[in-house]
Amino acid sequence: MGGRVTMRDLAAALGVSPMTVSRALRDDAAVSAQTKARIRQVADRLGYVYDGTATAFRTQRSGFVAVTLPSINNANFAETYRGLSNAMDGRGMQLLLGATNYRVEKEEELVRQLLTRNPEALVMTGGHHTEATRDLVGGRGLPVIEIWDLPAQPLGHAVGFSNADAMALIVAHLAATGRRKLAFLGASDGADSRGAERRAGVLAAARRFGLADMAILDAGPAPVSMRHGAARIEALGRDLRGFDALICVSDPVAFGALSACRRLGVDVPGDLAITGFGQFEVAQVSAPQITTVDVGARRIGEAVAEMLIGLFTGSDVPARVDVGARLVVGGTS
Amino acid sequence: MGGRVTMRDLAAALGVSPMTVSRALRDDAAVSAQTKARIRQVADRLGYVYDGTATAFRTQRSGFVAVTLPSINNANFAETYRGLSNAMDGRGMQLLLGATNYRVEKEEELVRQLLTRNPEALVMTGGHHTEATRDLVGGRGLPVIEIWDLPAQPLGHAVGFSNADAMALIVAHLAATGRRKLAFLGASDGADSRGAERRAGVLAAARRFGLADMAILDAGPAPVSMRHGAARIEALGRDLRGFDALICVSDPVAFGALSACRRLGVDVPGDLAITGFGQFEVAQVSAPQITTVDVGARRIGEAVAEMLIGLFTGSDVPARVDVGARLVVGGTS
DNA sequence: TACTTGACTGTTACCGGTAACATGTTATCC
DNA sequence: GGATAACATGTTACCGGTAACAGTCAAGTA
Repeated sequence: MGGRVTMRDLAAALGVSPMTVSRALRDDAAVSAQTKARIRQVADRLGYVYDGTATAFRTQRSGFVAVTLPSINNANFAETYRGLSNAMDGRGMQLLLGATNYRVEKEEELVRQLLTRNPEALVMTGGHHTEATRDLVGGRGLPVIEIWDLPAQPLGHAVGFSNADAMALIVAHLAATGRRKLAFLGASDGADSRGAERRAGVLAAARRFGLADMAILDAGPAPVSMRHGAARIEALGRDLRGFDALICVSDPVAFGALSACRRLGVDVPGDLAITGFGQFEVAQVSAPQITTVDVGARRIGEAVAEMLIGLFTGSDVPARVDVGARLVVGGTS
Repeated sequence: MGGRVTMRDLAAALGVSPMTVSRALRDDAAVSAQTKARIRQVADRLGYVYDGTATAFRTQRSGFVAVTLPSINNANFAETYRGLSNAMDGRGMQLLLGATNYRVEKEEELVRQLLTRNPEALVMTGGHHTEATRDLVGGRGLPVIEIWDLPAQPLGHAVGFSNADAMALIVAHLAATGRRKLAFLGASDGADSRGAERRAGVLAAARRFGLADMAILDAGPAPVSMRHGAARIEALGRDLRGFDALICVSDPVAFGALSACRRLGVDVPGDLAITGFGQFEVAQVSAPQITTVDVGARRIGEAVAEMLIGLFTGSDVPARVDVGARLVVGGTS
C-alpha cells in the first residue's frame, strides 16, 4: 500500500507541476501533446486512479443523480432505472439509488441521506411525500423530477402518466366485452400510492359505466405480488362470489390470480376475465397472455434522462411529460 | 440560493468555532449537552445538511460500498441487493450500484468508474473478470467480495455456491424419476458465466448418470428470460425431438418453456419434465409449480453484509462462504 | 529593436469538513 | 492553597484536486 497515487506523485516523477498533470489528464488543450503523452504513460504505469471525491469537493459538482424507487425488485421500476442509467452513464453521471419500500417515511430518511452526497438532480418515484421531504428538496435549487405519476402539485418536473386514466381504459374494455360484475384486487393500505390511484380510477370509471356495484379485494399490505394475488383468489373459492371480471393492480398480481384460477378450475376468460397492469414479461409469456396496460417503463427512464440532460445544459424542457398508457388485450379477457 | 449552509455559518450564528459545531453534530461527548442542543436547533432552523463529500474527502472514508450486478432487472440479483442494502444502510454505508449487462468489458469500465469514488469495499457478481479488472482491484488494500460463484482463484473473499453441484442435484432428481433423454436450455454464448457453469455442471452430472446423450438448446445471447425460453420451445414443435426432461438455466426460462408447452399441448410433467433455477417467485406461483433449486439469493446479500461488517471491524472472517443449494421439487417433474 | 501574441507551464488559494494538538476554566483533592 | 484532573472549546493544518491568475519564452509584427 503506502497510500494512493496522487497527481503530486505523478508530477514529482515527471518534474512538472501538479496543475499540468491535472490539465493533461483532463485533456486540456493548453498542454502540449508530447507532455500529455508522457503524463498519461506514467499515470498508467503507476496505476493512477483519479479521485472523484476530491474533484466533486473542489468543483462542487458531484456527478451524482439521486434516484428513489419503491423497490428494486420490481421489473417495471428496474426497467425505468435501466433506461435512465444507460442514458446517463455516457454523460459521466452516476446514479445513486435508494429504495423506499413503499413508505414515505423511509423516503424522507433516504432523501436526507442522498442529499448529503450533493446530487446534481433528484429523481423520485411517485408524487406523495412527507412535509419534511418537500421542505428538504424545496428551495435548494436542485432539479427534482417525480416519475410514475403526474402529481397535481409537482415539486418540480414530472414524467409519468395518469394511473386513473389508464384504469379507465381497462374498465371501458371490460364493459365493452360484456362484463357486469367487477372486482379490484390490490394492496390494502395506501402505502402504494400508485396502487391507491389505480383503485380510485377503477371505481370512478366503473361508476361512469354503470358498474358501480363492484368489490374491492384486499391482497394485504404493499407491496403485493404474485403470491398475494394467488392467495387471495384461492381464499375466495370456486364461485368467486359471482364476479365476472377481476382487475388487478399489477401483472404479477394478475398472474397469481390466473394461476389460482387454474388450480380452482375457474375458466379464464370464460367464467372470469382477468386484467393486470404494467406490461411485465410474465403477462406476455403466460398462457393465456394477460390483458394489461403498457406504460413504457423503459420510456419513462429515457424521458427522464432526456429531461435531465436538458436541465443540465440549460435548454428549456417541459415541466411535465405524459408518456401515456396503452391497453394491450390478451387472452384473459 | 446563495450557496449552501455550512458549519461555518452555524458557528458564526452562534458565536462558537466550526470545530464545536462539527463535534456537536456528530454527538461527540466532549461538547456540553446545552451547546449541542443550541447547535442542533440552529442547524434545523437554517436547514443545514451536512456535506458527505467533504467528510469523505477529509477522512478518506467514503461510506460507499460498490456493487456490480449483471442486471438489476433480475429478481434474484435484486434480492441479493436488498439483503445487502438492508443490512448496510443501518451502518451508515451506502451502496453504489452498477450493472455489467453480463459483459466483463463493461464490468471493467464500471469498476474503473466505481473506484474513483473510493469505495471502502467492492462486491462483484461472478468470478470472471478481465485482466485489467483484476489488476485494478488487486494490491490496493480494498476488500473485494465475489458473489454468486465460488471461483477457484478468488480475488479476495467469496460468498456463493457451486453452480455445478446445484445442477447435479437436478440431474440426480431427474435420473431417479426415470427421465432418460435430457436437454439443457440456456444462453448461447459464455457471457453469462454462471449459466455456462450450470451447463457444464449438467453435462458432467449427466455423464455420471449414464445420460450423456443429451442436447444443448440455444435460447440466444445472454441474458435469456421468459420469452426466450418460450420461443425456443415453440420453435421445436410438438414432438420436442424426443426429450423427456428439459433443464433450464433459470426459472424465468423454465416458465417460458412451460407456457410454450401449454400452447403446444405438451403434457408437463407427463410428456416432459421441466426444471428451473433460482427459486424465483414465478416458480412457486405457476401452476404447476416449477421444480427448481433454491440458493437463497437474499441470504447471499445478508452473508455479504455480515462479512463486510466483519472486515470493517477487523474481526476475522472466513475467506469463503458457501450458502449451499437446495432442490425444491414442484409439479413439473 | 521594442512590442505584441500565442503556446505552454507554474503559483496560490480554496472547496467543507475534521484529526491532532493546544488552551482555558472549573471542580477535586490532599 | 496549590497541584492535578476533568471538562469544554479553540487553532492549525490538511485531505486531492482545480479555478483563477501569473508568468515564461519563442515567434511574429510594427
